[in-house]
Amino acid sequence: MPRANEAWESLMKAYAVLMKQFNAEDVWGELTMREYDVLYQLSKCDSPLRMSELNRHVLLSQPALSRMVDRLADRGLVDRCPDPGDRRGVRLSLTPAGRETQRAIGRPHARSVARALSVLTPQELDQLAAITGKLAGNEER
Amino acid sequence: MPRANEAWESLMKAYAVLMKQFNAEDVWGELTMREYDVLYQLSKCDSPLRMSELNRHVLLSQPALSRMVDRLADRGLVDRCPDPGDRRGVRLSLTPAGRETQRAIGRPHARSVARALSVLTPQELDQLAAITGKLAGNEER
DNA sequence: TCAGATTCAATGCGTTTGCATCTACCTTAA
DNA sequence: TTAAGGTAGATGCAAACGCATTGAATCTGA
Repeated sequence: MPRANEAWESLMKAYAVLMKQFNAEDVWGELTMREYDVLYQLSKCDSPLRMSELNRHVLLSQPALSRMVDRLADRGLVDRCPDPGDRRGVRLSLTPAGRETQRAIGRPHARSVARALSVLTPQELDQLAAITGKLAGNEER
Repeated sequence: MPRANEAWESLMKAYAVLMKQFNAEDVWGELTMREYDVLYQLSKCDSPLRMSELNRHVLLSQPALSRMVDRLADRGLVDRCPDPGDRRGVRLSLTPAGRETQRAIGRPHARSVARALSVLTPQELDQLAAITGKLAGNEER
């Protein structure tokens, strides 16, 4: 059990250090990192995403995400249309401009990520992906 | 290089999932998770900590941290006294009440962490700690 | 079939955040 | 000694956040 807490603390520290490092990089242009994250999550799904689904992948409260999508839609980066199957819901997708913006920022950012993780061996990268994947899979209790 | 990006994405997802899980737990009382993090960082150092040092460990901008410490000091949880060696600086430490609060919240939270990470084997915990430790160590570029 | 419970997303509101800037102090070197 | 440059932390201000709540649509069981 102390091992678990050490591991979690170490993960948190790595997250903080790398996030600060990435945030300081001059690649974000007109977006914040959080906004980029939303665009990135949308870029991964070809079929439109539900608000609640997107919210599961983003570290924001539901109202904050709702308003952020609002702003991104106003800026023409995200398309928000009503879900025909569930009229409470909303279907989110990137506009062409949104996709373009995501790619333009994603390219240099991906390089930064690769550079930051280049201290790890390929085996370590695989282990890290496997272990964190296992952690994220265990969503419920 | 695609491996590095997969690993980072997986780490981010694990972080997001677990943070949401922890945040939803009913253990935080009068504190937010970010405030708890500040108290926790202070609880680890017996000698008073400098603002800038603390800022390195917390995912907050310098002004945001400055004001958070302000509020925590107003609430009697943190002691902020001028550094005799450098009169620009500040020495931060927990008050007895702050230490008590940190412990009261830290205990159940540590149990949650252990529970969430219980899907991993002891070897995986060690690997995770080692790998993330390596990542956090590489602070510059 | 329809009342109650649940889910999805939006909105009101007070608090917190980040950016830019400021003041105060330290350091260096001429 | 002192002027120039750098660092530590605080503050003004607009933007963004979280909590609580709402309105609307769906689901559920009697």
